Amino acid sequence: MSHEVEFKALSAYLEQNQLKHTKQRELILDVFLEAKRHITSEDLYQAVREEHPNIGYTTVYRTMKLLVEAGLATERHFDDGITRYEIEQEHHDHLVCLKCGSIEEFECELIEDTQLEIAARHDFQVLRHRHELYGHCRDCREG
Amino acid sequence: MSHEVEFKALSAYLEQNQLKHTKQRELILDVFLEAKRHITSEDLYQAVREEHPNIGYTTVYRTMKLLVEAGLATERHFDDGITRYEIEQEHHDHLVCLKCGSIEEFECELIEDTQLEIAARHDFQVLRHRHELYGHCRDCREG
DNA sequence: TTCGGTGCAAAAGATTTGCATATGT
DNA sequence: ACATATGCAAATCTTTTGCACCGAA
Repeated sequence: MSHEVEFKALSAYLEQNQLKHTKQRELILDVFLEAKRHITSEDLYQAVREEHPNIGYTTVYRTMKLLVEAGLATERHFDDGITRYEIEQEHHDHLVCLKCGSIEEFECELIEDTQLEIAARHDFQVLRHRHELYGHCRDCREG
Repeated sequence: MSHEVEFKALSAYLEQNQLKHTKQRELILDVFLEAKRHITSEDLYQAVREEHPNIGYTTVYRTMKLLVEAGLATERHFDDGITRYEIEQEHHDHLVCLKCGSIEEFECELIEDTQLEIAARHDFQVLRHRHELYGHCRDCREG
């Protein structure tokens, strides 16, 4: 299994909080980790049901909330207003295509440094950030 | 009236699209412009009803959509998932306090330039962006 | 007079909650 | 056994839509 670290993190979180191991939680974590980035609740639910057809929407929502609390996932709201979940990891920023909806990632140290400088100037302690550029990707401009 | 420019822009948009002038539209634009930044639909609705108690939620939503199309307002989705409207203007970015919810703005040309450079590198045409730093503001750290 | 606009109530979509039952510890 | 988790259905919340009536052009 390729996500040992995450499964251990889940176990640790469950034990620390007197919560229980269940197949649903493991399955949802697995599907979430295998999924491509920025998965919506809907897509996650569909994918989960392929392996466990009688799982409820409720369980998916509750488990994702748990994964967020356990620090394994992050909830994101892009400007289309649809909630997506993403694997919690190093900051990275997004290029979101307004035509095809594709999402690319980028990282930029210069911007990160500048952010901290600006925050310092406002006497603000940064815990996380989001940075998204919206526009048209190459394919959509060519097509 | 202190928002002549915006009212003229609304009129122009209405005329160009064979739409009608109504008191509701004028009132909603007025309340929106007077409101502090980043107003939610709910707050806007409440504020509007103070002056015109029998206006419908529907009209508020429809009018805000119209203002967005007319280029007078922008819809924003911060990470709490609640839709807020903001006056359309020069780009600026946000410092969002996770404790008290206050939202400060900042601008940074260096970051803007860097964004364009990154986009060029990805062959991506930027139309707009969002950039938010989440954390704790001075007051919340002191308190 | 003619369309578009409004307000209500109902619908729709996303997420949450109550509750009886099932399951992990 | 006991406490928590699950799955369903119903409840919420936010936003949209259908429709009869109203009002601007």
